[in-house]
Amino acid sequence: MRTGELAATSGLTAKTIRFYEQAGLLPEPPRTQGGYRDYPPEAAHRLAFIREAQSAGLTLAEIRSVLVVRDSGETPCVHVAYLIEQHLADIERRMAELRTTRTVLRTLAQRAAATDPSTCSEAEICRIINPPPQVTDGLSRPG
Amino acid sequence: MRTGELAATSGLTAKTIRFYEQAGLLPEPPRTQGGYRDYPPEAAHRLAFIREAQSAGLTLAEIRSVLVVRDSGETPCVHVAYLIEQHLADIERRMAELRTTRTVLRTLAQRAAATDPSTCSEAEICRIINPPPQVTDGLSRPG
DNA sequence: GTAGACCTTCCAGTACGCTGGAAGGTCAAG
DNA sequence: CTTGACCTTCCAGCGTACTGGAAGGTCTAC
Repeated sequence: MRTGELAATSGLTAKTIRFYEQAGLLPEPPRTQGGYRDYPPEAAHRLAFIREAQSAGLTLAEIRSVLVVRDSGETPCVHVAYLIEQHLADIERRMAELRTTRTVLRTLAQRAAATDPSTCSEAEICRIINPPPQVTDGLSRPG
Repeated sequence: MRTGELAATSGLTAKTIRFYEQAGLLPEPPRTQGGYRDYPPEAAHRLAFIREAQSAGLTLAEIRSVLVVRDSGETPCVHVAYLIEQHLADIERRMAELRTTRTVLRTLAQRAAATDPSTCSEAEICRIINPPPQVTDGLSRPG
């Protein structure tokens, strides 16, 4: 099976397949007389595995590490379980970050809705994002 | 105020400040006789604005677009409000993606917990990530 | 005059997963 | 023989926000 055919069956591009080989995810296949890559059927399986792993959020480097273990003849279960836990933790972290940013943005959205552009001074850049220290009324602090 | 001093007051590095200038976020300051940058006090304000905007998740390109509007003498409110809405939508999108990936990973985690490595065949890469089509019992489908 | 802190410019690299393009070889059909 | 589809290699670039380092200039203190 040549590169283009494997690309068609796997839903990737020929470029990507060559890139995976160069990145150590796909072993070098034998070549035809003309120098064309000639993949065995298992290559499609391997690519399917890579896509599955990617959809689980694993990086190519991590996927490669799993494949290296597997290619050495060992079962990568323990390693895979570790990667899964790592990624779950990572996702929680990133979701927390996004929630924080969302809170910031919602504050800004409210401020935007309440802002009258004509009251902005030239010295400010944008009071929606970076409001002046105290613009309320001067009575809010006793003294 | 020289670059290092501005860096110290703003909490950035001198490198970053020069990078911002090159990226069009900070106007070119006047130079001393020796060729050193000599920032006016407003520069610190501008950097504070940039940091605020960054913490709201705006990219440097977006922040620059706001600054360009502001530097042209107009108020960037409408533009800023638009960016805020865009980013809120973007965050929702990304959180949805993360939730999807998390679901995938949780499935994998369960599978990992239920997997006995010794039952894996050599033909599989990792049945946690990419399980064989039907490994249950052969009775699950009638016929 | 010399050490050392600070500044300058310019170029390159980081991570990530590809993608584009140039220049050329292979193979089957007409 | 030529066309055209397909393949090969190699090099470069994308986007993001910096960061590192080299090679050299400036300024102050001793």
